Amino acid sequence: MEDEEESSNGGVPPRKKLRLTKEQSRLLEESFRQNHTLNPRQKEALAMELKLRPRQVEVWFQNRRARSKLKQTEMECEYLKRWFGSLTEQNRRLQREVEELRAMKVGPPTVLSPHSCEPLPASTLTMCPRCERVTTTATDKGPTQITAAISTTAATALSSKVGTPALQSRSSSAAC
DNA sequence: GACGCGAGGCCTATTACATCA
DNA sequence: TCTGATGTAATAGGCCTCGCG
Repeated sequence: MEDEEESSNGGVPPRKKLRLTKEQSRLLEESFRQNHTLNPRQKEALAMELKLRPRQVEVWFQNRRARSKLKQTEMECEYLKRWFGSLTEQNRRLQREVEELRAMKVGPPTVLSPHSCEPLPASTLTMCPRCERVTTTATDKGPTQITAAISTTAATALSSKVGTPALQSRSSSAAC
């Protein structure tokens, strides 16, 4: 493109835009399915086969990677939205349940300590997001910490479903 | 071995053109 | 024919890695 003749508008050539043929797109897609990146030799060979410049093949792969990443992000976003909806619903149900229990004027359930076999107050109990065991260590967690714990659990669950390395690495950094 | 430098590749944001409703 | 929306090729700039002196 850059070696084409310049136009009359101040020496700046109008940017022409190539439209790939269906066959070219098909071959590029096929190649992308096999490998999301190309080494210089593969790029050269593919460009030759498609009668394109190596730079055009490179740009196509860059844009293609960006498109698939965008698609993946959109899917994750949809999943998180649905999950948020179900968590909200679950939260509503649990709050209703609490209200009902309060209305019944039933005291908190007595839980015995696994260590001393003495009763523990329910307010000191919390669920570990990783091992899903009840612990008694985090009695004074504020809302921020609790939200962080929930987010970590969410990220873990999402990454296990979607399989995103970034999310997995982020979630694995949370301490148990 | 540490450091600076340039080349090359990738990513991201953006631009600009082609096409279509 | 005009126009706005959409898709996508192409560009620009920044970051990272690698090889070399």
